[in-house]
Formats: sequence, structure tokens, C-alpha cells
Amino acid sequence: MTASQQPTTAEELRGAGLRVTAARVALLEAVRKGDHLGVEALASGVRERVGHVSLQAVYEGLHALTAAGLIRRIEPPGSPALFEGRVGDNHHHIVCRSCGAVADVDCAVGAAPCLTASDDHGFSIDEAEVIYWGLCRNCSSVS
Amino acid sequence: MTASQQPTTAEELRGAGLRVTAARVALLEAVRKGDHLGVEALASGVRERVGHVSLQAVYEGLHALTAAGLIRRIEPPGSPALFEGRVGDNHHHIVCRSCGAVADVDCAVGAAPCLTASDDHGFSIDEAEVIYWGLCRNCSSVS
DNA sequence: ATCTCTTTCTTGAATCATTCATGTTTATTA
DNA sequence: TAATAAACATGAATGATTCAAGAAAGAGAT
Repeated sequence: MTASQQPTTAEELRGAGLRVTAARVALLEAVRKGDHLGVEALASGVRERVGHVSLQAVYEGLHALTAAGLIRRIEPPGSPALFEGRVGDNHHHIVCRSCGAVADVDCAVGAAPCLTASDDHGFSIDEAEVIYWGLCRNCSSVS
Repeated sequence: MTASQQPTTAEELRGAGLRVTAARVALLEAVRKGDHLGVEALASGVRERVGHVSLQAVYEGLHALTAAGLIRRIEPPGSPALFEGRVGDNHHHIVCRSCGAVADVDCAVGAAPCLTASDDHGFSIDEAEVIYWGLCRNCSSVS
């Protein structure tokens, strides 16, 4: 068996210095398949694939995957933490004020948008995170 | 006594449809005097002015003042809620990754910045909130 | 000034997300 | 296959916030 061109999930974990366990493979796949899911939803997804996994193992796995840069954690105000598989690009999020739905938004103004604050107060800024607030299609039609 | 040109704190509360109580006057002043303070710090500030006030009264007062638009609530990821007195303008925040310090940033690109997402996914967007991440002067000098 | 009504406040408990602690299991590598 | 460090399980703890029910106190009417 030669190494495939596209690394498997297991190879990605090992390449990030993490051990390959069924729980973590399933967790990474659940995050990637999901669309900004929370911890409970991810735990359900993992359990569908590999049987019982404790909630704490899910929390630890999410920390490890986040630290390794394989997934990204976002925390919209008023919501528990959500996780997504899209990493490395600089993208932002729209959050529905009514139902909490989250969608991705590519940066509108280039690769490192908004990184220029008008007055940085002596801070050295390395990232600008934008959250757009509004209503999703469903919620605005109900209005 | 004629009405002053600059409304008093009490008049502002009444004008917003809220009852004028010592606790809420002190709370509004504490928020305005403070610089992005959390609930516990605000409770301390209120108690310095008017004696014992329960934490729940502080929470309720903060909700009421926020709903009335007299103060603004922000919730940087990883931090409990913070409150500020600067409202009505569209400004953003810098958060120190190391110590959590928060500073205000005027919008870099005009009155309603970044409100144009590249793809709104059918959302109707009414606000863009920007959080700049970095290190404050103190934390970056310690490096 | 007093009465009434509604808002605000208090006390105490409950909830939710997340973390901590300890012991056990399991994946890796030698 | 044995040693060891990472990952997992179970159970308890923490911190921020909210809920519930009754007591106190502003605001406007009498």
C-alpha cells in the first residue's frame, strides 16, 4: 500500500502529532461533515459512528483538534461554542438573531480584511474577526 | 428649578421608561465611568455608591439598561459579558489575547463598515461586529 | 399626604456549558 | 510484546447566568 495523495483522516491526525483513535477520527469527520455544530451535537455524531464516547472525551478531543489547527472553534455571543472544519482561510460568520443559525462569509475585502484599526491603542493586532448579525431566510420570512 | 440642558442620569432613566432607583442610577454611572467592566466589578462599583445591592438586581438592571439602549453589552469569546456606556455609534473592540483587556476602536471604513458581506446566504444583515485580536502594550512588551 | 398598582429588589435555588481530578484503558515505539 | 505517554471514563466542581416567589419601593391617582 502506497501512501495516498489525499491524506486520510487518520493520517491527518497522526501528522498533527495526535494519536489515532476511533473517537477522534469520528470527531474530526463529524466536525467536517457538520455545519457549525455544538458539543452535544458533535457527541451525538461521534456516537452514531463509534458507539459510546464520553462528553469529556469529546471536549478533550475538540481542544486537541483545535490546538492542532485541524478545526476551528467559534463562539458567537449568546451561543455555546461551535466548531467548523474550514480552517486556514480567513472567513467570517453570519448569525441569525432569531434562530442562531450560522453561515460562512468569505472576507469581502481581500485576504486580511479589516486588520487596520483606526487607532490601535498600542495593541499589536494579528486578527480581525467579523460577526454579521441579521435574520436568516426562514426567520425573516416569518417576521 | 428649570430643567437642565444636560439631562441628569435620573432623567435619562425616566426618559427611557425605567423607574429611578438609587441602584439603577449608580449602575448606569458605574458602567459609564468604567471601561468595559463585568458584572461583578459593576456590582462592586454600585455597592460603593449605595450600599448593598444583590447581584440579581445588577443583572436585571443591566438587562433593562441594555434593552433601553442606554448601555451596550459585549461578549468577547472566552470572556463573560462586559458592559460599556458608549452607545449609538458604530464602534468595535480590540481584545488582548493574553490579559483580556478591551479597548474601543472607531470604525475604520465609515459609518456602517463591513456591512457588505461577499455572500449573504439569504440573510438580511443589519450589523457587523468586529473584534480585533492581539496583544496590548503591556502584554506585548513582556512577550 | 396616602393609597394603589406595577416595577424593582431580595433570597435562594436551578441550569447550562465547561473544566478539574483520579483512575483506567489504549495507541505508539522500542 | 512490554513500557510509557496519551486518551478515555466517571464523577464532582466551577462560574456565569437565569428562574421563582415573595417583600419593598417608585409613580401616578385620590
